[in-house]
Amino acid sequence: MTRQRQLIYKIIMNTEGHLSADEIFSYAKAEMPSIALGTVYRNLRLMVEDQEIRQIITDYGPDRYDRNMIPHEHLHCDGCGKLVDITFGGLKELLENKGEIAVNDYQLNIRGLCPVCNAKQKKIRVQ
Amino acid sequence: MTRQRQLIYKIIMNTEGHLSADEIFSYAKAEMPSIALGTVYRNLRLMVEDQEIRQIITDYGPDRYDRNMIPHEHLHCDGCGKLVDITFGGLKELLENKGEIAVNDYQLNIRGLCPVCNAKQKKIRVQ
DNA sequence: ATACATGCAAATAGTTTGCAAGAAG
DNA sequence: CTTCTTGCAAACTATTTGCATGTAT
Repeated sequence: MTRQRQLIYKIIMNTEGHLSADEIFSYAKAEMPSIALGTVYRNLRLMVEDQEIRQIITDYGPDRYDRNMIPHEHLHCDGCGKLVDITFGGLKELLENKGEIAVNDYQLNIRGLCPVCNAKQKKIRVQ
Repeated sequence: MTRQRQLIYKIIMNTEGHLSADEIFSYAKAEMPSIALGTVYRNLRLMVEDQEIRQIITDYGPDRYDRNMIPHEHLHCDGCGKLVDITFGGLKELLENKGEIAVNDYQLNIRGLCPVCNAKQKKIRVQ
């Protein structure tokens, strides 16, 4: 448990959104100018392996890191462009029952409209 | 519609599994030695945009390309190591109803045990 | 002719790694 | 002390891009 690792961990835990390695590096550098990008990557990898944080892969840019370890889904909204957390309960169990498989972990990335943009869209359609 | 693009398309359509750009390039090169890797990437990108094929992103290696456009899920099996197709019906509708969102597309990557390995595992547990 | 696609090589983005120096137990 | 981690830079993987040439309409 080095000062570097504590700092990286703190940054992720204090952030609601989903940070990239580079963003984490920037924030860390502000507090500890000597920190190296390689150190950030090394520690992120360790934290993911130790299941302290979650890694989110996307098809449009760098991986992002999420403090939220409760199984949940990610929605990339075509309306507002944000990467939003969505929580369906019991998706794991549903998948296991329907597919006759065992689910250790899953990552669901949705592209569509978030609840807010979707509600707006519906209103327009009704009018 | 160039000869190169036709060849790349043919290779994907004739393959059951999930090929990486590099694998597609190898197969293409066998039939057309002059073809360039850049051409493969360019055409794959176009085909994905035109929704002729599907791009599968993973956290452990290069992207893979799939001829199967019917919404389905991918399971990376911890037992046999394969990347397996799983088809749940109506997941899109379920997500839309439960989450009050609109789903244009989604990608679900599961890590766990495929039906075959899961059945084996269950037997062992029962014994 | 004119627009588009190719082959090639160089560039890029994101991430990993080897190593000497430094910190922690 | 000895082990682990760092900072730094170089290496690496996957992918994209600029450009001159070639191909199809």
